[in-house]
Parts: sequence; C-alpha cells; structure tokens
Amino acid sequence: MKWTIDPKGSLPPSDQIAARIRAAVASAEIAPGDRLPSVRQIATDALVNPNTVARAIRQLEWEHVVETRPGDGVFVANGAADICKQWRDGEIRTRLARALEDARAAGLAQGQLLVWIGELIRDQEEADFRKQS
Amino acid sequence: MKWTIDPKGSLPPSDQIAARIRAAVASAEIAPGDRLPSVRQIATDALVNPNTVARAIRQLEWEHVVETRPGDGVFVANGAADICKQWRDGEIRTRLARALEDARAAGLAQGQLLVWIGELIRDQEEADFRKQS
Amino acid sequence: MKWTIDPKGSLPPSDQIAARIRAAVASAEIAPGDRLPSVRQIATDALVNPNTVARAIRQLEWEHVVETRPGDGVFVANGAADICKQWRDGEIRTRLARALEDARAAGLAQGQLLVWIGELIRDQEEADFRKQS
Amino acid sequence: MKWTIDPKGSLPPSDQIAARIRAAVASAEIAPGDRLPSVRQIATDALVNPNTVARAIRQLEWEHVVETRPGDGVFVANGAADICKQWRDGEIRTRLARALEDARAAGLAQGQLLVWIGELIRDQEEADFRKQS
DNA sequence: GTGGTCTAGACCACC
DNA sequence: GTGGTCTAGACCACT
Repeated sequence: MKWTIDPKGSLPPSDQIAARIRAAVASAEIAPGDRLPSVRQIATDALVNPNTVARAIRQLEWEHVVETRPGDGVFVANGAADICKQWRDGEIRTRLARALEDARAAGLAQGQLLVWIGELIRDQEEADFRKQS
Repeated sequence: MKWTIDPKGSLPPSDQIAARIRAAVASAEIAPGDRLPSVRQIATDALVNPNTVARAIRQLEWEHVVETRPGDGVFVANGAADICKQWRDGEIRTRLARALEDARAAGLAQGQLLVWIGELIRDQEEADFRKQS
Repeated sequence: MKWTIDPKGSLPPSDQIAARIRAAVASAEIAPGDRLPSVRQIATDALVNPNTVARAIRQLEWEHVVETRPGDGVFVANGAADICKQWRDGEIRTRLARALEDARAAGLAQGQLLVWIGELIRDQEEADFRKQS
Repeated sequence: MKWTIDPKGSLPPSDQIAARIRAAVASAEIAPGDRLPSVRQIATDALVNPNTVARAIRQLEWEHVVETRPGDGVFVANGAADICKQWRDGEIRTRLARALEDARAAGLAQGQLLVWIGELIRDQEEADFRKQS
C-alpha cells in the first residue's frame, strides 16, 4: 500500500490517511476481511506519527469501515465496500461539480466544455492503453 | 467588484488578486479601456495591504493585461480580453483534468462518470433557468 | 563587490542596484554560474533595505540576467553576459550621444571636438599604462 | 531667448539660469554690450522667482560676465565672450571625459568606441543638413 | 542559511 | 486624488 501524505495539505494528515484507506476499500485494493497493515507500519510508511494513524482508524471504526479485534489487528468490516464506494462517489461528484461550476461561472460555452471533457477522457484512455502494452 | 481573498490559501494573496482581475476581464465583467478600482480601494475591499495589490498590478502590467497611467489610474489594456480568456481556459482545463484523473484513479467506470457529468450540467442549466425567470 | 547607491539619484535605488549588477556581468566581474552575494548581504553593503534589493533581483530575473534557486541563492544566468553587454553598450552610446549633442548645440567646432576626444583617450591610455607598470 | 529650467534638476535653478546665459554668450547668441532681458522678464519666461534670477545675475557679475548699470539694466561685459567660451569648453570636456571614462571602465574596446563616436557625429551632421534644407 | 511574501506607514510624482 | 518607491520588521518555505 502506497502512502503520500502532505503534512500541510488542506486536510489534516489523519483525514488524509482515512481517505487513503477508504479509497483502497472502494477500489477493492483491500477487501472486507483483510487485515490492515499495523498502525506502526502505516506510521513509518506514511512518515507520520502513530497517534495520527490511530486517530484515522478510530474515525473509520466509527464509520463501520474497519473493526479492530484487540490483540489481533484492524480488519476491513463487512459492509465497508459499499460505504466506501458511496463516499468515493460523493467525493468525485463534489470535485466535478466544483470544476463544472467554476467553468460555468467563468462564462465558458457548454459546447467547449464538453469538447474538453472528451479530449481529456480520450487522452487518459490512450495513456492507460500505452501503459498496459 | 467582489473580493474574497484567503490570506493563507495555496496561492499568495497578490496572485489571488491578479487571478480575480484576470477572471473579471475574461468574463467581460470589466472591458478593455475600463478603469480598475484604485489600488487603495481594492486594498480596503479585499482586506489586504496596498503593496500587495500593487504587486498584483505590476504582474498584470507585464502580462499586458492592464496599463497604468500615472496619476490617473490603472486601465484594462487592449488585448487583455484574449489574454485573460486564454488564461481562464487553461485554468479550467487543468481543474477538469485533475478531477477526471482522480475519478479514473479511483477506479470509477467511465459510463458512470459521464452520467454524473450530464446530471451536473443539467442541474446547472435548471438553476440558471430558474434564476432568469 | 562595491556598492555606491545614491538614495535620491535620478534612478530609484532598486534600479541602481540592478544597473550595478548588469555592469558587473557585462565587465565579467561576475560570470554566468556565479552566485551573487545574498540579498541581505547586498542590502547591508549598499545601505539599503532587503526589499529594495529583492525588487532589483526580480527585475533582473525577468530579464533572464539571473535565476534564483530558492533556499540556495541567486545565480548569474547563462545568457546573461550577452544581455548585459548589449545593455551596457546602449547606455554608453546614449551618454556619448548626449555629450556630443550638447557640444554641437554649444556651437563647438567639430575639429576642436575631435582634438579633445583624442586628448582624452590618449590621457586615459597613459593613465592605464602607468597603472600597469 | 529660450528658457528651459528644470526646478528639480541636479543643478539649482539659479545655476541653470546662469549657465544658460553663459552658453548664450559663448555661442554669440548675445554679444558684449548687449542688454539682457530684465530680471522680471527672465523670471516670467523661465517660470522662476525673480529672486532666483537676481542670484544668477549676481554670480555672473562676480565672474565679470555681466555688469549692471543701475537704473539702466544688465549688460554683457567686455571680456565676457572669452570667459564664457572657456567655461563652455570646460563643461563639454568634463562631460566628454566622464562619458569616455565610463566607457573605458566598462571595458569597451577603443575601436568600438571610435566607431560609435563617428556614427553619432555623422548622424548629427545629417540631421543638421536636413534641417537646413 | 537562503529568498519570497506580507503588513504597516512614509514620501514623492503626477494630474 | 492617482501610482510608485522606500523603509522596517515579521513569517513562511526551502536546503
């Protein structure tokens, strides 16, 4: 699992860690029943204080995304996939909405907007394709 | 002209002011030949030091977006509209690209992505329509 | 590096500092790749505020005479020598033109003018020669 | 007689007025025995306080360039032409010397310097010629 | 240590 | 009234 935490980002580090875990669950990188890396492991990997990781885990526990089995570790909870997918979709929609709203506020013609979206998606597909081959 | 400057945003205040002015020119809120509010006026409106505004204007002057006539004021330059529209388009494309990239990275199906974009645009149109009537 | 800034000269101090640096590059006193004295050092040497030096450096940066590497220092850029020589030549020509123009306006005979120029150049050569030996 | 006094030049206005009169005598624009315009006339023409003109005249009197005949006016003195020519030559030589010195200090090759001087003199001649015809 | 930016307040120049 | 520049001192970011 890769960790890229920006200590001065708009979100505090603990939220970034929680978000990273939710994203991993949503994209099935880790599945319900899997055990997360240990708090200390995550802390060293993410260049972050273990307390920060603990806070993130507590948050996810409260959201029923993970459950900690004392003496064993932290595991992805049963309904976690749906919860995280819903969260991820909300995130993406929010970001998209902001970008589109800004474009509209800037007086951009809708046709142009759609052309750009098309171009960007096409470019991403091509980049993907090249990577795979 | 409305000013909302975040003193601790990712961009320094002077850049935020420059961006706000570019956006205003791009959206024809102010047109070539118009006089900008005075440096001191902008400073008080934006809750910012006059020096900070001056720096923004210096930048815009060297981009040929404005020209200052000493003792008279700062005016939107002749070719400014094109320059600012180009800048705005770049900004929007960058934001869109980031949002789409994130969506892709999160493993979102493209069909779903397009559905959302459609919904968001439709909702904006409706909101617009309601405003006008 | 010697600094003699006149706070009330016809040029503002920041321009005088920029000119001094350009001259130093043109005369190879400092060469491309060299690091300039730190902004604060120049400021104390030239009896001027660091902000004033910073403004001069900003100007030189946009003229591609220097490039600043954040946290490291300000360095003479690669093409700087040519840029500065061209600037210096323009300066000298302008001064010469003014002096000759004044001489002409004063009704001085051209023969006399050339004699003086000859004398002055000869005297300079002699002074140089004496210095070297 | 034309007056162009810069109230904020490097020389104080009274010195500028004295210099203008010396130059007029040196170039024979006015000759020994001629009466100068009245102090008040000069003052209005030069946009300057009469006291300032009076101070200039006093200076010239001390240099034996003019002599005031009470109740009659101020007249160009007998030896004035030589005095003023000498003064003018000194001025021109000084300015030339400074310009040449700067050029040398800047490391300019002497050949280049002479080429420029030649070009400038030639251009002035052409401009003169065009004016006359 | 380096530069970059900001604030605060002053002075000058232009109109 | 307008901008432009300077000084003074503080904070941040990068190395």
